[in-house]
Amino acid sequence: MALKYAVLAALLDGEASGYDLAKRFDVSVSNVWHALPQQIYAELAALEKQGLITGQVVVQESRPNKRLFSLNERGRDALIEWVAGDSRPSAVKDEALVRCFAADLVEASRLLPGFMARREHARAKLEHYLDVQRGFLKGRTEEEYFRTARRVGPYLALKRGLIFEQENIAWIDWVLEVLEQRGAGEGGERNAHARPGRAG
Amino acid sequence: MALKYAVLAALLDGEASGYDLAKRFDVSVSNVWHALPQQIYAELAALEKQGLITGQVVVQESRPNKRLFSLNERGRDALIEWVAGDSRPSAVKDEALVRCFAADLVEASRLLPGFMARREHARAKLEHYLDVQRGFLKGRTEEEYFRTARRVGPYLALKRGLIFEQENIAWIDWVLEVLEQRGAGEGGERNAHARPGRAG
DNA sequence: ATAACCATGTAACGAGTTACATGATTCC
DNA sequence: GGAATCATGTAACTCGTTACATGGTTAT
Repeated sequence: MALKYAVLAALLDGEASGYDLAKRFDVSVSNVWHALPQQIYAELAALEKQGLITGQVVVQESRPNKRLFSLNERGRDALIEWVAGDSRPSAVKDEALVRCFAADLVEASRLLPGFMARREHARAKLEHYLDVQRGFLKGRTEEEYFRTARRVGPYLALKRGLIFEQENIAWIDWVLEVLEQRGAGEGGERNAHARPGRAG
Repeated sequence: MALKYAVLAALLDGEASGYDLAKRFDVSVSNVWHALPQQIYAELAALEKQGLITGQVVVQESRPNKRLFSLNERGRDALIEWVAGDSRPSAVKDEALVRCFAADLVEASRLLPGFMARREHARAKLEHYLDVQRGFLKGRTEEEYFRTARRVGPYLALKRGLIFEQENIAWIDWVLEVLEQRGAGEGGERNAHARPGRAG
């Protein structure tokens, strides 16, 4: 259900083709909802059939023709009605947590590569969000922005993703620190599950 | 794939029936990976066929018979190998973010019920995580716990969920604050999308 | 007596991912 | 000459959710 409204909401930023929306989902909407191009094309077709968006073919010469979709009155109403509804509770869904849960099975050194890669991913995503944030603020402070911007929803949503990635990085740093500390003071009945790595 | 290893990891806490694991997933593992009983029963069957867990029937009189599964050598090895691998990057996947993105379409007062419900959910989950945390620490400080506990992975993972819910609450509070502030100083070209609610 | 607990599944559906398919055009 | 961009999909598959099915036992 959420993809449907994510597409409608993305069209608040102006009419777009499926191709445009796929890119829009990777920048302004990325943090809010993720979707692959195939999903977007399929959803656009469904939304048009439901009469919530209106499409018109744009003939191009040196480019393949495209269909531009825009949110119509019915679509806007549907979105408005949905926006005030209840959201099902979210949860962290992260393989890394499962790996962390079982982390005591191996030496800290063996976990490092995977967790560092994860950290790097989070850092890159955070950087991207900060870029988008700068694009919103355009030099203004947050307070100034809230007073002058036409819409603030996208910014408020972005902030959640921003914090999420910051906390991911902080958590990974902390986990590695704790595991390495424990690895240093080896021996004793503690760490009962740990075994030497295959390489050693 | 992750469910498979979440089940194996859950069995690190000792042998269990599908029914036991379903409950274990709602407490110690809940934060790490979520799964419904049906998924767990199916996964246990698959894991047994793969020879990664060993099941034995326990005949009971005043209760239906059950099958207790335990992690065997091959299962432990498979888990160890997986733990050091790469995790695919996670992202917040939350309907509330989509709603927030489109929040400017309606008055703040109309968003309140949905967001407050979300906030209450997060608060309850946080409380639960804090209970689990107390169960781990048993009065010890974190540092003490890290020095004395046999395993720390489950605790480290729990902490991520804990922070996530704290940040959810803080974010919702902030969003409502901003939206209400803007709602108070109404008028002007700002808030161009806002419309009166149906009731008003 | 009614609800909650123990115990295990099947079946249908919906959402999300991966792989495949096509083909011109502009940038390096 | 090769890669990236524009532009739109289909098909197969995996994962997750919802609904359904069964039936005895203990706690309130």
